[in-house]
Amino acid sequence: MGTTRGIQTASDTLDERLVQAALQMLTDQPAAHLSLRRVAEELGVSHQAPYVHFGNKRTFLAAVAGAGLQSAADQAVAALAVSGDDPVGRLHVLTAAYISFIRERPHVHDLAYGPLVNKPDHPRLQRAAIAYWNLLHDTVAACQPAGIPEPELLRRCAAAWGTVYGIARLGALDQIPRSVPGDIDSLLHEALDTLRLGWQASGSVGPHG
Amino acid sequence: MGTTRGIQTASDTLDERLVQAALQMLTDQPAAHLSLRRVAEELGVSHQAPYVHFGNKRTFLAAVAGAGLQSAADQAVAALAVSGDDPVGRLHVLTAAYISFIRERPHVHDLAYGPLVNKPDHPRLQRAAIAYWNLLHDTVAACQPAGIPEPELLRRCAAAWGTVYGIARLGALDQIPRSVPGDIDSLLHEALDTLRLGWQASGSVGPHG
DNA sequence: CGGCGTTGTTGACAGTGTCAACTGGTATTC
DNA sequence: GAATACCAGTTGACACTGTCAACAACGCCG
Repeated sequence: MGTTRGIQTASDTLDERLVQAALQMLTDQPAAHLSLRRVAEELGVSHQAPYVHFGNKRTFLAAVAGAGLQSAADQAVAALAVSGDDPVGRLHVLTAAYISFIRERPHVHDLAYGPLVNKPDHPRLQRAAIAYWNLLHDTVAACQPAGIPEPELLRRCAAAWGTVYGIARLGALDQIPRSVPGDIDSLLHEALDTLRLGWQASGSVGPHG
Repeated sequence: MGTTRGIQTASDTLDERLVQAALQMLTDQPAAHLSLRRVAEELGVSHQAPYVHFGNKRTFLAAVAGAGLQSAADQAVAALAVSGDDPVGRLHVLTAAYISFIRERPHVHDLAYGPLVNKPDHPRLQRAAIAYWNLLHDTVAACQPAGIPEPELLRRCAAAWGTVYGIARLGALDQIPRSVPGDIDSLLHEALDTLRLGWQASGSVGPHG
């Protein structure tokens, strides 16, 4: 022990290292099985060290969720950046990014949007969630007819999110019966297309726009 | 103790009473906060009593989930029984029943369809899940054009479930931004209608009945 | 009667989140 | 320059958890 180490960068502070270590552990195990003491042990600090920075477990988990969700949002932004101009294509790119978030980091996703954590507990999580929502909002908006009123647009965003979230999560939890043919991805994109089709149809018939 | 008491009904056995007590506690708190010891204490038995019947916590939770989901399925059947003949109306009735399941017993729902429990662990849970799925299957089927192939029907069932599940759960978790107008119920029924409209539209492109 | 499985008990163990008290260093202030 | 306050981290304890092992009452069957 006792190695001399170099200058500490900002991401080398203990609180950030604790969050990163927890994020690492969340690739294997759900948040419920994560113990503050094991995270501390992983970094070679005392079992009380996380407590100094975060006060309690919920707040720590909120910080972890914030970091994880922010990283997922960054990845979505990156995916959108290299996608074309076609609005529908971009919606599918965002959907794909969201799906791979759920599939590759299910425990982080569950933590960020689940009941274990209170968003107001940690502004970083709050901000990341808003960032992701705005991404969804803008991408969905680009697929809608020009004059669509904002309230209706918001409702369509929520519906689209719920649809993708629901199918992807049920799939990740392996709850969709095996009798249903095809993979989750195709099911999901199909459902989204059906939703768009329905909006189109309702727009051309409904309360005249 | 060992007092001689009258003939025990099936629901008077200790294992069933443990399950019912847990189900009761799940109205207030999530499954993660439920402790075997507290359930035992509630019934005035030793902390090891649940262990005798269920072996470990996961299996116990699976039994609880099975009982809870079965009860929810029964309620859905009852609601359908007093609903009319209109297929679309029946679909909305089933949806409403599912929503109130999620809303009134969110922790039971999370337990039944969540990661804490392995369905094959307990046949009762497996059976209840299949029962609910069959309900969905038949109700969705009645809304589809006559000649729809079974694989496509199954995919539509999964999509409908995912949509309802996703929106309802996000709503129950209070994740849908406040800026979205209207309540979750209307959002949900609207999304379901949009989905049906989309199916109709996609169907009418092909052989339209 | 004697063995035996079922149902339940008591006692222990390691692991958990959390509280309280302490220590060492660093910056501020007189 | 010394005293002070504060920040980051430690040690030790507590109650609570799931689980294991050993034991006790009981009905049943030979």
